This record gives sequence, C-alpha cells and structure tokens, in this order.
Amino acid sequence: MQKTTQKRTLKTRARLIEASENLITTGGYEALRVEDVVQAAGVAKGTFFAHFRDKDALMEILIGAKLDRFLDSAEARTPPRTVSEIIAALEPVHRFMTSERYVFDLLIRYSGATAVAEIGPIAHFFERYFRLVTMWLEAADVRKDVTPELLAEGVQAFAIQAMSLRFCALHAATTFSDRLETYLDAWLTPPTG
Amino acid sequence: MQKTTQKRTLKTRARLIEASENLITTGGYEALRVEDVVQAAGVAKGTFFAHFRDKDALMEILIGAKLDRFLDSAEARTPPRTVSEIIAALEPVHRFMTSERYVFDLLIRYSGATAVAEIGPIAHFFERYFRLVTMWLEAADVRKDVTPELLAEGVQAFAIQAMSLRFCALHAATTFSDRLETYLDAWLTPPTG
DNA sequence: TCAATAAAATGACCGCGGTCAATAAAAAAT
DNA sequence: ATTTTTTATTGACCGCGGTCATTTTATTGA
Repeated sequence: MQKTTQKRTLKTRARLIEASENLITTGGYEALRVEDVVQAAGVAKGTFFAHFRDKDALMEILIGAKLDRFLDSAEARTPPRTVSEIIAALEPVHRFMTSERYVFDLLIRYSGATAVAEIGPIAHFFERYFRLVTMWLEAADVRKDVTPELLAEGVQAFAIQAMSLRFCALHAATTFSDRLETYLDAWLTPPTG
Repeated sequence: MQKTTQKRTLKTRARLIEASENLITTGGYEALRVEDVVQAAGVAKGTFFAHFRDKDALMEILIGAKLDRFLDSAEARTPPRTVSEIIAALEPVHRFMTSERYVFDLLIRYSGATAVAEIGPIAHFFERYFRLVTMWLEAADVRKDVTPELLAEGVQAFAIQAMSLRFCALHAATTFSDRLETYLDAWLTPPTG
C-alpha cells in the first residue's frame, strides 16, 4: 500500500487556496462560491472536493490559519497581567472573530472536535487560545481560589457571549471591549472581602 | 390599504406547521426537508415560502415554541435559590437546547436580533431566559457586588460554554450539568474572604 | 522503452433551498 | 349577478454545494 503524493497535488491545492484568498480579499468569506474558486484556479469542480471534504473544510483552513497568525502576535507580546491588558492583547483575535457574522457562526460550529481523530484547524485554535490565556492567568493579578484553567474557560465563555451580543441589535449600545471588560472584571477579580 | 387575511391562509399555515412537527417527531430537526413538508401538507413548494421567509424561519418558530413551553414549566416552580437548584430548574431547557447539534447551532445563529424590528422567536426566548434567571438571582444566595443582570448574562455565557463542550469529543469526560455547576459555583458564589 | 498500475482531474449529474411570473380563488365594488 | 381588485397558490426554474463513473496523467516494473 504505497500512497505517493504527486507534486501536482500540492500545486493544485496551493492554487485553490490562493484563489480562495484572493476572492475573499475582495468579497469576504460569506460570498465565496466554490464555482468561482475552481474557475479562478483553473480546475474542475470535482477537483475541489478531492482536496477538501467540503466547502467548510476549506473555510476552516483559511480562517484557522488567520487566527493562528493573530495568536502568534499575541504570544510574542510580554504577557498581560491585568484585565484590560488581557483584553488588549486579544483584541486582534477577537476583532477577526467578529469581522463577519459568517465567520463567527463557523467558529462556533467547529469550535469542538466531534471526534478525537478529527481535530480541525478551528478546534485547534480554541485549544491554543485556551492554553495561552491559562498561561497568562497563572502569572496575572487575578483570583486564585480556582484553577487558571477554569478561569480561562470563563474568559472564553465571556468573550463568545460578548461577541454574540455584538451582533445583536438589542445590545448595540455597548461596545464589545467595554462589555468584555465588565464581564472579566467580575469574573477574574471579584472583591476580596 | 386594507390587508384582509383570508381564513384559508391560517389553515394552510397550520397544516404546514403540523406536517413539520410530525416529520420532526420521527426524523428529528436536521433531517427535515421543505419538499417533504409541502408534500405532507398537500401544498406546492412556493406556498411554503409565502408563509415563512425561509426554512430557518419555520425552525425558529417550532424550536422557539418548544423552548417557551419549557420556560413556562421552569417559571411555575418555586424559585431556586442555590446553584444546584438553578441548574436543576433549567435542566429541561438545556437538555432540549443540546438535543441536536443542528438545534444548538440554530439557537446560536438566531440568539440575537439583527435588527430591532425583527426579534424572532429564538431571540425572544433568550430575552425571557435572561429575565427569568435575573429574577431568580435577585432573591438567591449569590454574590451581591454586581447586578443580578450581569450575573444572569454570565449564567447564559457559561451555559452555552458547557453546551459547546458537550458536543466536543475532547471534553466528553465531564457531563454537562457537572461542568455547569463548576462554572456557576465559581461565578455566583466566590469565597467571601 | 513500453505496458501495467496507481493517483489525480474531469464534468455531467443530483439534492435541496429558494424565486417569480402566471394562475386561481376570495373579497369588494358596481 | 357581474366585474374589478386584492390575496393566495402554483410549479417550472435557478443557484450552489456535493457526488461519482470516466478519462487523463503520473509512477512503477519488466
């Protein structure tokens, strides 16, 4: 059972991804059509699905790669120690996550691996986000009565909550960062009686 | 500009909804097909879309109605005062919200109104959920350094977080309720130093 | 160098949500 | 009662994601 991958394969895949990125640059994620991608890449429609399980799989790759780059930047900074520093450090990540309703929905949909064997780029991103925040919280000026892991899970939960409300017309008065700061102040630094 | 609605309209609409409910009872939400609904209801496909903006709009109505019934029950109980009582009171609601991946995704997608004018059944449900939990927290044995509204938003955020992880194979070890209890203990009753 | 075999690409085809000009049925006007 | 106007229904059609038997291209073995 030899399964030699031809270099042709890599070229085609690269062409598909590059074509997708170009189309997204001009039209955004939501408007991306598989037929446009294959036409721009100069291949047949079936070829697309020989390289990606479905359209979402490509989206996962593209969005996951972008998110990873943002996490690289966040990781390179000197670790934030206060709530507002943490929010500032994550701002580019959160901004991208809420840049399009379509992107946010896809993130939620693929945030967890449905099977341990198939951890996709987005599930991978959330895992990395969680570990990074955990690390920050270990050394930050926050409550110590619960584990940093639990605190990090809460940060994620509140970030997603704030993002949801960002898309809601009923709560448009407050900005995303202000809302998240309110949440995290109450979550990370409750008053020590 | 009179816009008299014929009784015929109400009948057709009721038939469509009943047919949908029957199909869902046997096949679940995800597998519902518009073509099956109209065939079961004995109308043409176009009729469906004269009554509902799109398939999701019908889903919103069906799922929203179910959720409202669960909230009715929760509201009828004697108000819970502790974390585990709150979790127990919300258990049927949460159970339905996570009964199908498809249902959960739809809930997230329509949790907020995109325009103030179009508050759908699901956005309405989340608003009601929020108000009910707020009311409970006003009289419950929880921290008082922040408003009950903020606490209720947190309960919602943690509930959604726990639901997300329920669908994730990486975190399948812990049950939904156990996880939520851990979250809410830390959120609602932090140690008073 | 030339079969034999494996891998990749192709495009006609399908499923299903959603549209819309045409038609039928009901209500209002005469 | 008959015409006019409004409201509801119809079904052929479209867009787009996804499939698969067939064909093309690369690799291996003699």
